[in-house]
Parts: sequence; structure tokens; C-alpha cells
Amino acid sequence: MIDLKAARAEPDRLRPGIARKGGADAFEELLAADEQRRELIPRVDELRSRQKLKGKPTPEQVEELKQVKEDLRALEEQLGAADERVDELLRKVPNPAHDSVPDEVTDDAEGDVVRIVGEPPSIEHPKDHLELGRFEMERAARLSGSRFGYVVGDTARLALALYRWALDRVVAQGFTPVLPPVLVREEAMYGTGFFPAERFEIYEVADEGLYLTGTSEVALAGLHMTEILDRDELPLHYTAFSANFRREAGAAGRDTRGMFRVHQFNKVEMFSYVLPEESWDEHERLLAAEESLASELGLPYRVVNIAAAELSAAAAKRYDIEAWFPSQERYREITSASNTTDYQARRLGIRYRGDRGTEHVHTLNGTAVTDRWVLAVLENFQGEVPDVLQEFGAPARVER
RNA sequence: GGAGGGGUGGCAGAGCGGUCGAAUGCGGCGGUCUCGAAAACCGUUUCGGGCCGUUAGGUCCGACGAGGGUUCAAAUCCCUCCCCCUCCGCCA
Repeated sequence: MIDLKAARAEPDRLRPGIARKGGADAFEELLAADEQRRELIPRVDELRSRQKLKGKPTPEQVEELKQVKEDLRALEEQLGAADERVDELLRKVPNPAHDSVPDEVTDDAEGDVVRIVGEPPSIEHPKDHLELGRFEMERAARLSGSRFGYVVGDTARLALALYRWALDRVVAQGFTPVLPPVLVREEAMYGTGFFPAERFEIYEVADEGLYLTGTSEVALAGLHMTEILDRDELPLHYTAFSANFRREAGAAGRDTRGMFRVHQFNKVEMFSYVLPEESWDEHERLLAAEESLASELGLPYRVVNIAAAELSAAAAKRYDIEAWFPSQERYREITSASNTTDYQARRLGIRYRGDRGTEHVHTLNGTAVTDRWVLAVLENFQGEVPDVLQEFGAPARVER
């Protein structure tokens, strides 16, 4: 969530960035609700202080105190309602977009294309991933429904090598490897900003009050929730490997062929906790780490600075890397790196002890690799496997 | 799944209706001592919110796992939920 004190003190500074993400109305309602709440607080505080006594009261005092209790009951009810209203709106107001975030979605990208690296290969009649790898879509549909797939044989070896390779590279850069839970409680979903905005995307486990995470970002952000870290513990870098689950409720009819967009996929994720003044540098570092992975494999890609309207509630800025997919003859997202500044940290209560008391840390997340990288490798090299991946157990060539 | 025990400040741990935001120890910070350090000694040290103040800070309110309730008054009593530990059972 945003900083309510800052919103109150200098609303004009926050207004544009929030409006660009479509939160203008919620923000104005929040300011009004906050004002109402602050009108009630001193009245409640005053009554409460009258309620406080040292030692036993006289019978007359008891009568008076009973009256205070009555007055307080009514006022506290109002304050409770005001608190709830503020909380509800605070959950709705998005993290303002950073000044460097573009407004426009250009013709074929979700934002500004920052750079294009590598050449799309010229392949005559390129085969798509279903023709190159072994995925077992129909059998998976029989088992689990549409948008599920088995990854089998050489293709599975390629996928596993990819995860291990990416993990290795990222760990070498100081990220601590983690195997996280993928079922989490509601508060973790709120804390990371996926609720309420993207609730429709999340699988719920009935009767347990648990949710399947769509990304291990949730578990990695939740790792330190409610903690006050020491300044010299920062920065903290984690990388997780996990399965991820998405309902793809808003994607009806899109990418229905093959493994491109499925309900369950694997991902190696990077996550950083940093000092506020360092988060923009860290964001660039995450992007650089992603680019070095794509480059090492030799994937042709481009970097997109995502437009404000396309950003999640939590992200102040996001870069996607899109790899070239020969069968689709276009660039498609394979990574995403977001700076959520203090938005998640504030909701999750993650702070550090600074020079001026406690402050919220900044958190960032970025993709290392996902199953989509398997498709990108298959399609760009038409079944041949880059040497580096063979060192991690992949076959030299994927046979179906 | 069954039976017990427990959740209090950075950590350990007392308190079990008003004098408790909370003893004590450890840790942290500042100081004395010292050529310097250790030890010892002295002081200090939870978090959030409202208001006042340019700042330093002051002041009031809230928080003892979470949420309800009883009471003039709850860390302390009652209820619900969550979490942790021990033993038994089951199990990858």
C-alpha cells in the first residue's frame, strides 16, 4: 500500500502516478475517508483517557465512568467503521507509476521497446514447440482439463537443465536458493498485492483458506513478513524454484495452442529486499541478470518498459524481456522484473532499523527462467540444445 | 487424527483484574576507566497512531498471537480462530 502520511502531506506529488494507473477515484476517496477518521480520533482518545484511573474508583466515579463507557461505545463504533473504510481504500490504491514509465502502449508492445538484442533466425517453415518437444497435451487434458501439459523425455531433461543452469548463474550472483511453499494464506496474497486486484487469477483450496501461488514472489516476499531487519542485513537476495498456478481467467481464447499459456508452470524467480535509495539500481541489475541469461543461450529478444496502465497494483515500474518465437513470428514475454518499492513491504510490515527509526524496505522481483524458455529454446534452435545446457544434463538434441 | 503444554519487548523470561508498556538477564547504543581493548561500573534501549513544534522534542491514545465478550477497569477472566512445542497414531 501507499504511505498514507505522505498521501496526506503531499497528495499532489502522488496524484499523477496513481492516476496513470487508474487509481484516481480510489485515491480521492481515501483522502476523504482519512479526514473523517482523523476527526474521530481525538474525540475517542479524550474519552479513553478519562476512563483511565489509578486505583479503585469511588461509587460516584463509577457512575460517571459508566456514562463515559456508553459515550465511548458509540464513538468507537464510528471509528471502527472509518478505519475499515480507510483500510479498504488503502488496499485499492495502486503504487504510483515511476516517472520513467511510459503511458502509451505502442502498436505491438505493452510499452516502450527499450532495445532489441540479437537477430530473429531465418528459418523456413519453422516447427513450433509441439512439433519439436514432447508435451502430451491431449493426455493432460484427459487428466486435468485444458491448459495443462505433460513434459516428457528429452523435453523434460531440457527443462530440468534449464532450471539448474539458471539457478547456478543466479546463485553465483549472490542469490540464496529457496524451495518455497506454494500454498499460502490470504494475508500473504493481500500483502503482495495480488488480492484484491487479481483474485480472479488465483486458485483457492476450498475449506482450507489457502491459495495456490501464481508466482514464488509471494512466498519470497512473505519470507520476512512482519520482521524488522537490521540495516546491515540488507540487501537480501533470494531465488526460488517452484511450480506456479494461474487460472488464466482473463485469457479466454488466447494462446490456446500447446504449452504457451497453461495453468501450471515452473519458474526460477529472483527476489530482492533493498534499502529504499538502492531500489532503482537494483531494478536495473535484475534486468541485467535476466538479459545475461537470455544472451548466454543466444535467444533473440527485446526489452520492454511496460506502460503504466499495464502495471500490476504493486509495481511502480516493470521491464519485460520478450523472446522471439519463430512459429508465432513475434516477440513474447519470457521474463518480468518489477520494482514494487515499499508497496509490498508496507503491507507485509517488512522494515529495517535506519538512522531515523524504522523504515520500510523496498522489494523487487524478477524472472530468471520459466517453462516458456523451454519453448523459446526449442523453437529458435529447432531442437538443437545450447552447449551450456548440456553441461546441466540436457540432451544435445531434443527428440520427441 | 488423538492427548497435553504454550504464544509477553531484538532474544531469553517474570507477571495472571487497577499502582504493568510491562521485573530480571542477555544483546544493542552512549559514557566512566584504559596507551588502546577486555572486564567492571553508570546511563540508555518496543512498535504504531493523533495533536503541538521549523528542528530537537513534547503530549495524549492504542498494541502482551488475532478477533470478539465480561467489567467502571483486562497481558491477567470467558469465547472463537491462528500458530508453535511434546507424546501417541498415520504417512512421502
